[in-house]
Amino acid sequence: MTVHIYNTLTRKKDPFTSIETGKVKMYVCGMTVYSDAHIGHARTYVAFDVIRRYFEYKGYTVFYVQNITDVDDKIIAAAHKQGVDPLVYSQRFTDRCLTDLDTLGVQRADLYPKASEAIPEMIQMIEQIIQNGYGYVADGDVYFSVESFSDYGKLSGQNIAEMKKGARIEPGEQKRNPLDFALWKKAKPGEPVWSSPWGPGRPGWHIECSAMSCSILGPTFDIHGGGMDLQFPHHENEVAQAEAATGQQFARCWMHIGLLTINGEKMSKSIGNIINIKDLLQSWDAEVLRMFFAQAHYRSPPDFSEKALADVEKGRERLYRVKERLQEHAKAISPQNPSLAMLQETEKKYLTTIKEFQEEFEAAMDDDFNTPKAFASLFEFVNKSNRFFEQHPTPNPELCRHALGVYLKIGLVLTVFQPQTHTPLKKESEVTSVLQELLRSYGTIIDSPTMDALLQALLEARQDARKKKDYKTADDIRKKLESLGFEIQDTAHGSVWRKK
RNA sequence: GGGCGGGUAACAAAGUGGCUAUGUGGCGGACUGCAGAUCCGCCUACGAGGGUUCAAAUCCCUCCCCGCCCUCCA
Repeated sequence: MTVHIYNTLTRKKDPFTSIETGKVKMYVCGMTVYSDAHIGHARTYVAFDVIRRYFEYKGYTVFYVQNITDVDDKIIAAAHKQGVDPLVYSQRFTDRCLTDLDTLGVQRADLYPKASEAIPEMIQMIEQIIQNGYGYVADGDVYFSVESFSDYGKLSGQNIAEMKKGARIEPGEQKRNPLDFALWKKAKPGEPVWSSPWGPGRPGWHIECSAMSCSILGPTFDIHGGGMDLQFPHHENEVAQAEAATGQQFARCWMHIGLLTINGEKMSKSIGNIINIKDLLQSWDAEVLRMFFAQAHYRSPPDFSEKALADVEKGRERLYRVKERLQEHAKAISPQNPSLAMLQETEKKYLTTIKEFQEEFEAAMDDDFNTPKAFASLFEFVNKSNRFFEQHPTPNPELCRHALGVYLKIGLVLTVFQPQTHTPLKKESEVTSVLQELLRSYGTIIDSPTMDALLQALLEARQDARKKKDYKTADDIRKKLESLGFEIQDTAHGSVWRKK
């Protein structure tokens, strides 16, 4: 099946065909680097990460470009406040912001072009725009003439006449039309400056994306995306600039990510409810956050709350339990039944379940990356697997290896089952020493105190207590282990522990 | 005012003409020393009112709410 994507340009789900067979070229508007990355950024980049992963799952080679805006009013203002050179300041935050996303476990884009390093490309594009009759110079500034570009408004569904009503010209600007926007801004004292055919100055905000995407991906490429808030004016202006300059269609498909709210409110500086990724990862696992975002449909605005994260975290537990059970069974050696060809009836049914799971997942994702539905198929597989284990306590290992393979592959597309990207709250050595202390209090000392060995010994101590019907002690050990983050389960085959 | 999206069970969130979505939570049962996990069963769903249809949460009409963008924003 082909992927269908809701295209902002056409306002419907279009079947996706890439320009170059087997290759997806996508450009996503990146961060303006003047403070740490926040969970709004996380929402958008996790969404595109999943989209990218699914394309790769489908066998595409994805070339993912995400720009860094390092020349901008806010950066300049923030840098001046601290008495730092704006470009030095933005360099510092470029690293910090990308590291924040790394910590979250978002896969890196292939390229992070910076505005400050693409000035020649921008100047060239502006010249082309002027030459084609869509831009004009006014006293060192260069503006894009909105009225001369007949397609203006096609992305955001706006029309110029309506927009003109509310628009204002800022004092000092020499626009012919209030909707015209700056391609190049005349130099002001204290701001980063580059020389240009129109005198010293710096680029306007919108031109960097048009220039960098066209120079890296070509005048026409597959997908351009960003947060919903960028649809107008940023993306509208990008289309106008690029198409005015090249005369060719710009991005073929536009994708916009629904903006995050926090406890029902818009996240903004004025409300003061901005949450940084760094801060949240102090108390929440990166995977829980990723899953929270991945579970929301990319075009809907998810509402962030501690309760929502807690719900996700519990659901994740069930995902992991099945993963662990499959791993256990996959490990088993069974010389009698080594191949899939010798399955029993219930096992054959489970084989069908695996196949259906995969088909449902793909159908969901092919339909405009419907991740809520994809997660539903994942959880359905969890339920069916549990039911299968119930009926079939010692399943064919080969079958389980197959199931595990599919399960992990799909999970990974949804950003689950990814190796931990940041240090867990309690370091293992700390936990080990606490366990050792605990074991000693029950009168046992072991030679090689690894965490596993200590836990095993504690479980044995607990087992002894249970045999003697000393449930007080048994419950005590369990409680203490639970407070250290271990879950203890008494099963028919004895007690087992797992990390929560 | 212009543009766009939405109102689904206790909460979150898919679906969009007939078939249990899913997750969390709650209740009851099985299992268990207890707990946990797991399984089984249950928990007044589709904003309101009309209409089309054998059949509507899903299509049409009217109405009522809510959010976002139009200024920098992922």
